[in-house]
Amino acid sequence: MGHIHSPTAMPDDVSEPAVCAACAVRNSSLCGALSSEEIADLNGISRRKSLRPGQVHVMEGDPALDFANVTQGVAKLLRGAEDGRQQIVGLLLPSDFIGGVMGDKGKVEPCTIEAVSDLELCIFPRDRFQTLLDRYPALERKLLERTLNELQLARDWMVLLGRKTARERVATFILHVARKMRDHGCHGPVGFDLPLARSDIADHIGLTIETVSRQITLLRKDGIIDMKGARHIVSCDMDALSEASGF
Amino acid sequence: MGHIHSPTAMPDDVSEPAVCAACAVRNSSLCGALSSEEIADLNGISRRKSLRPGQVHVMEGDPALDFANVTQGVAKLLRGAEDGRQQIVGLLLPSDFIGGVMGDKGKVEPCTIEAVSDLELCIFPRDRFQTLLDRYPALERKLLERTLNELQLARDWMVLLGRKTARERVATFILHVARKMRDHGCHGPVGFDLPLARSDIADHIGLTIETVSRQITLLRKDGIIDMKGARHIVSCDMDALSEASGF
DNA sequence: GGGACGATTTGATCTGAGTCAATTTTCGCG
DNA sequence: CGCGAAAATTGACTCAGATCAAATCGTCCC
Repeated sequence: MGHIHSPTAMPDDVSEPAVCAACAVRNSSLCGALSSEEIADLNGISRRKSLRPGQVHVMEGDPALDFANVTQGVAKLLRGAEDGRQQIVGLLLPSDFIGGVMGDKGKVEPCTIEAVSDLELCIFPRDRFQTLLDRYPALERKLLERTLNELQLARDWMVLLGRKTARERVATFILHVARKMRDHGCHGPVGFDLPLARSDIADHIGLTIETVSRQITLLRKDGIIDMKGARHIVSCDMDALSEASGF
Repeated sequence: MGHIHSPTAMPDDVSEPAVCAACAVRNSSLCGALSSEEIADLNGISRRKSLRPGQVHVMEGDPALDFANVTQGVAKLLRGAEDGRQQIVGLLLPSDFIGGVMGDKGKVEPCTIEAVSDLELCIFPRDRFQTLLDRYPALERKLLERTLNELQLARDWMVLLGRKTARERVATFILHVARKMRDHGCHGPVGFDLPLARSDIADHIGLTIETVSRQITLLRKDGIIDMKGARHIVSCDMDALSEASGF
């Protein structure tokens, strides 16, 4: 049924570009700001990129070449020193947007972005995307709202890193993940997996692997969380977690 | 020379509203995105607000009622717990913009904003300001750029709070202040004042008053900074500070 | 100038989290 | 199912920064 020149095999004619129409994050991502007609412009400049766990999408300090949407998988945003110390400053889940700098060419990426799981991105060249921001105010407004939201999250995390105890940090982290998973519909009736290994959790909440491990053990002993294996959370008492997370 | 009906005493007729024309941050603030004609709209909805040190402009959790520019003075953005622990998540200097939430009414302020020195604000009602954002894309673009910049700063601070030593934190703080003062032209040939007391510095960089004090003493002994009194920095070796600040 | 209160510095001691070093568990894979 | 490597846990000990407790400094006001 599809046209011979269709960019990808699609079930049928649709009122919006085939690729975007089939996109898992068509509505939950920034793209939700655009109508079916408008999104053709975006589709026209997008390309796909797949990464395996551990692969780096962009490196801190590299020239900033493009924006992107996460369509599948989990990535970490991190900043690091030469001596191995690193801080994970954000997690990227499906429908999250990547693009920390606006304006002229010559700007550089502020953070390294590394795939944690198999990762699928939908990439847009910087200059062309900025043109679209000019054309579609709703897109720019949504980007502003998301950026303000990120700022909010970053400041929450500053409180965690600056003032919380180890137990509070771990509880906060699990609470955040549990909520994100619920909101993204990523957890079945049998709970959900932690998206990060202990070493990444440690780098995210400003502790060491050992301390993270000890605190998780304590939360289990206290009956606040129930786990199967090291990564899978079977259930957690949200109220108790909230209580344990401080503030 | 001025007209009788001028809102404030102004030297002469000008092509833009008297109040904005006289504003110390007319060009360095968000308002710099607007032409002399356009800014009349902003001027029409603005009002002034003065606060003394320690007074609170908005409280974390209050309904978000307006946006504002800082025209004079220093304020701190903070989030806190009931038990007295608090984290300063940002500093506001002249020309900085206040407005952490977009969208519908009913949203609440994410942070408390408290004056550190005598503070002058130029305030805009939320809904009316948002209307102007719709009308002037350049204004919205500039707000987006500033917000991305804030996000960048917040993430830098996450690295500091999550991974830096006490010495590195204090050096980083002084370096930041020195740069801000330089950029804002706020320091004369005889150096500049630290905008915060020890207790606020401690709340900003996630340490205690005592540790901040000790580290400042050490930086002085190392000849990296030279001070007169507890608040005035006479000179500082920017390279050595940068070196000491890590990363 | 002097008194007084708050801010800062300094000192002594304590402690939560880090470090170093083994285990033990998990999990992919033949 | 069982092997092996990587990840996670656990234990013993250390240490950077917190806490508690005095001095000392600054500065505002009379």
